[in-house]
Amino acid sequence: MPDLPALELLLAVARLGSLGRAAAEAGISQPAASARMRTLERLAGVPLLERTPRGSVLTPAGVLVTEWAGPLLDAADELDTGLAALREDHNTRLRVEASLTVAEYLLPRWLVALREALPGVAVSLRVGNSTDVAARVLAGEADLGFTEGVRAPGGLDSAVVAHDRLTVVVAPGHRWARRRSPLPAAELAATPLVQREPGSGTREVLAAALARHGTPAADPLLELASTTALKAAAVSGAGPAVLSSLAVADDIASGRLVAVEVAGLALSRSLRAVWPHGTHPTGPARELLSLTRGTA
Amino acid sequence: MPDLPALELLLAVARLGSLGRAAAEAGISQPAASARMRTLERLAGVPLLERTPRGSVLTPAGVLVTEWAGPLLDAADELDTGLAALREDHNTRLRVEASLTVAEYLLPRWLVALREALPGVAVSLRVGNSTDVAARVLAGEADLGFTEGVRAPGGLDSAVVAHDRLTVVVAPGHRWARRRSPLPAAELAATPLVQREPGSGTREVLAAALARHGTPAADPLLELASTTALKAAAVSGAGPAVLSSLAVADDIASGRLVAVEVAGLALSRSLRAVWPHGTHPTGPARELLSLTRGTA
DNA sequence: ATGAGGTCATAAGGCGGCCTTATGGCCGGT
DNA sequence: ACCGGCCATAAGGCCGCCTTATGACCTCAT
Repeated sequence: MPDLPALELLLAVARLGSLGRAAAEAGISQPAASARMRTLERLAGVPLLERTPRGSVLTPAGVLVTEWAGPLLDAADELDTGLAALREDHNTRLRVEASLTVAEYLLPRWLVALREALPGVAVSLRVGNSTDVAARVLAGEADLGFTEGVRAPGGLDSAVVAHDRLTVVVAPGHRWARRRSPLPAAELAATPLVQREPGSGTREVLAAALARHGTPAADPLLELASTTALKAAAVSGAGPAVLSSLAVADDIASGRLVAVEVAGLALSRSLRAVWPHGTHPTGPARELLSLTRGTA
Repeated sequence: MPDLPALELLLAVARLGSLGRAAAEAGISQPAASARMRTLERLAGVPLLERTPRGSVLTPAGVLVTEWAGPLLDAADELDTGLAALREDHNTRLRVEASLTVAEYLLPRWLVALREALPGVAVSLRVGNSTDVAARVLAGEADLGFTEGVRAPGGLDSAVVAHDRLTVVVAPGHRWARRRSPLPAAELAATPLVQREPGSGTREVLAAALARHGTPAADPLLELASTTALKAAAVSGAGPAVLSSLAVADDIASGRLVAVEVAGLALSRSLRAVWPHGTHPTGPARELLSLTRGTA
């Protein structure tokens, strides 16, 4: 298993052109950096660096590992920032409360950006469903909230920060992937799906939308507890799954999954930032809100 | 910085419902698992598990961390598989040689899938430009090649496995993001861009396409050595960048970057699997090829 | 030619972390 | 009331990684 600090060091070497400078930046000694790179190269089996008396440059294999490591470290950074926000739950400066979809897909990047813009602010993060969020913002227990739903909660001012749409996805080999016309809602309802556990938000939204078509939904094909598991099952051809468009965007782009159009089904909802009615977010809350603005 | 094995263990606890069983699956003792979870919780500052005498279940914060960790561990798995393939460069069973774009964005997932389908096969991976790849496949030094370009290399049979298109991206705040009509190629050529270093494949393709419009390209605004750095610069508003569509798909989906249409510029190329003319890939090569099929 | 400055590798020693085994407390079911 | 599963704590040992010190090598300038 690759080791995150070693990968970070590799990127630093690529950027700075020398093992010693990378070591200094990482706050470790030059021999330690040398040893880390050696273990990483032992893991890869091929040299990743070309050492010269004037510095070190990446080999082609090193470039490849670098490119693979970039997204990995980004994800780690987002997780780390998220953990820090959870940690700040009590002694806080900016208290954010968000519904799960926003917390899962959008907030990590915003928090990373916020930390860059305002390094000093301690951000706390709580997770709750949309009514919880609204209640806590109203009660002044959170400075800024993020909710999901078709309409804004009452008593709050809000701004739409993103749109989310439940998307039906199948593996590329599935027959729905070759359809040229939208899938009738009735056929979707009659087909066993890979689903989240009962009580999950997306599952209930889907059930409600299908019920409006008067078609009783088939029993789930499989019930799984995490988005990752759901996607993996769909990719492996277990059957169609219904997921947030934010969760499957990259899988669709890379061709792992194919989105299936469904006729006449309203599966869209808005993700909103909310704050108490009549006020304007200020300070860090204002900054965070402005970071979300471009991404509508 | 979060610790990958600990995150994996957290997912195992979520899946198996008990610390002890997760420990057994990870091949460590139950107290070790307990300690790892405690460390992770100290990092998060809030409990991630609710311990009961009948097992452990995730708290809401635990669920959130789990969802954040999923993509991270997937990326780590892809990197790990890629490293293993680099390591097998000599004592090999399936020798793959790929151009950088394919190796970077598509191969990791295929290799993960291949390892699942055919756990025993030792896959080796080399990276080279498209003409290198063609030469080595012809020489019998690679069993399967992957190239990029507008047409297939001579002397080889090929199958298109994906399409790649150079895409102009800007930060959401950039004025090009609000255009409703395609950008004239001349305006793109006249605008300083965030670019890769000279000699990079995508940069040369772009230069050639712009030259065909008779417009001298402006000097780069900034020259960066990695895709990640390029994207980061574009996101932060440094200026427009031109990147592979595969590299920016998820950034576009999440709204971090906005794609800009360009009028009448041929920036598309095919990513192809190639093998010696007249033969059919067989064994593991056939399997890998079939894994790529759905993703055209 | 020669010395200065920079790069990286090797060697030896010390410290910390993590894992193991052993044990105890807690709760729910029988 | 007892048994079994689950988790926490405690003590001890081992491995790994880091640091400092040193040396070899190359390049450039004098």
